[in-house]
Amino acid sequence: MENKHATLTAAMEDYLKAIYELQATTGTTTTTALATALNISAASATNMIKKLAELKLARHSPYRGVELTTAGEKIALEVVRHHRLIELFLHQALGIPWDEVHVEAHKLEHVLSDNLENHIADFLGDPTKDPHGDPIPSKAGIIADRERESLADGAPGARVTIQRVGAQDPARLRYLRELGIVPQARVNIVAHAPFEGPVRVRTEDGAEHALDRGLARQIWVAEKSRPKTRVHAPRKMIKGSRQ
Amino acid sequence: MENKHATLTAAMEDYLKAIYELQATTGTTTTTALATALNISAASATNMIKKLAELKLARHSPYRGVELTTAGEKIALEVVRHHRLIELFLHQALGIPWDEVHVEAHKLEHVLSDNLENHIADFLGDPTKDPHGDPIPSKAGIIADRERESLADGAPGARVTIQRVGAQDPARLRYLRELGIVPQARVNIVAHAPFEGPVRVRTEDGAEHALDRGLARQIWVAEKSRPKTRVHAPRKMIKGSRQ
DNA sequence: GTTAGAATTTAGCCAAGACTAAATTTTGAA
DNA sequence: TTCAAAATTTAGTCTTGGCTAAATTCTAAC
Ligand SMILES: [Mn+2]
Ligand SMILES: [Mn+2]
Ligand SMILES: [Mn+2]
Ligand SMILES: [Mn+2]
Repeated sequence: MENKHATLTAAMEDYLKAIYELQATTGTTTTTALATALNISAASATNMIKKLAELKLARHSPYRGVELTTAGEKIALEVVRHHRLIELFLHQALGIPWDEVHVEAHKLEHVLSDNLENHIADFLGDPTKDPHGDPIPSKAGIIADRERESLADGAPGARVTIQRVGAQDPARLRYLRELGIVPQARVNIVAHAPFEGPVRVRTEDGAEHALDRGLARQIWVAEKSRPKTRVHAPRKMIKGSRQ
Repeated sequence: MENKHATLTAAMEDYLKAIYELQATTGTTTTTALATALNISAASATNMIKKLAELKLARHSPYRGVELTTAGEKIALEVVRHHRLIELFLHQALGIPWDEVHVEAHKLEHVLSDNLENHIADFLGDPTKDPHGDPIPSKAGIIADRERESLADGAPGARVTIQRVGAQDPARLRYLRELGIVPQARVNIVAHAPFEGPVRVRTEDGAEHALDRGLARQIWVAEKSRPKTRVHAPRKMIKGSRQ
């Protein structure tokens, strides 16, 4: 049973992951979008796309875009699994705040052996969500569906449970944490200001906050509050606590 | 306060560490020894030595050998610190056996941020020894002296405490673990067979074992038993337990 | 003191993955 | 329908860190 991709470079893994995520969020993957996501030039992206196509991990339609083959998607999901397991592990085992784990996981994901991956999954009890609420693909490559409703979609008056926070920017993540807007928190949608204005929500502590519409669109919710395993480490500080 | 070496590659870090360790154990670092240690060709070693010399991290005397500059040694010690902190963390936090941690740490050591390093050191309570008993350099680059007496040196009849196990080979490490020959264990030296024959020792459980002289020379001891913080995670299995 | 063999360095090559500049293709507005 | 701008690909270059083969230097046995 040969391992076909034991030999992929970190760069290739990042490309596969980025293509996967662009495909999952925006539907397609253009060369420019990929280059932007990876902060490289479009020429570099084309170059790697052709290599991945050569390896049968992606299909390239020149001038039209890329998509992953089944083999490519499988590897992308393994990298995503690594990334999210690491994020959760750093958060749970070391108490590293949710706005700091992404940058660490981005490097560690490429040097995680199968052995270490298993130990971590074991330690965490085979978790299904990372600290941002993103689903962790199973070892077999099964991943939960994306939520379809954001805080910007919920009707005023709705009582929702935060499922996933799509924002990546550390400053925004710290801000949301301070407000108590983290996975599994309950919030009431108070109102949507007109002309794409802010979304007013009331958090569990009774406080009301106005969130930028763009930010609200990155916060995914469920109408019914389904209780889930706690993902967030307990806060250590008493007040003014930054997660 | 510019960080002069934020930009060193993983390869450079491995070279610096290898030069440091050859210097510490054998006194000098020849091109061939370095190439052997890193499992590369002598030509590749020469090549990198010249780059490191260019960067003022090493001094090269053509045809004579290499040595680290103060700056190079500082970086080498940082890499060693990373390596050993990671080994201990994997052992303590995840229960990964001492024969498996080295290979993981070798990859992780190059992607450990300062932030993560600090979190880990904190978690471990600023430890001074890794699971093999190797000293962990302090943040400031201070490292404890090497032990000078091995199991092959101790006089028959001596009661010693294992300080450090220099063997790296996983099979040998598992074997020693099974015998109970781990840092902080007490053993009695029974006898040295002549003609470089095996060293007989009695372990704490009363059993007597004959160790190859070469292996005994890699096991460092202290005459006085100084009690230290426990480094080894408790065994999980009842019997036939491989650490 | 020679000199063969060991150790080391030099020369030349390769693959990965980035870049810029130029060429090509696609697209959307007039 | 045309055609300029945007998107994409091609061409050519660079750096890193490997490699082998050949040249050079060192060393030890004679
Ligand atoms: Mn990455
Ligand atoms: Mn995440
Ligand atoms: Mn290493
Ligand atoms: Mn060690």
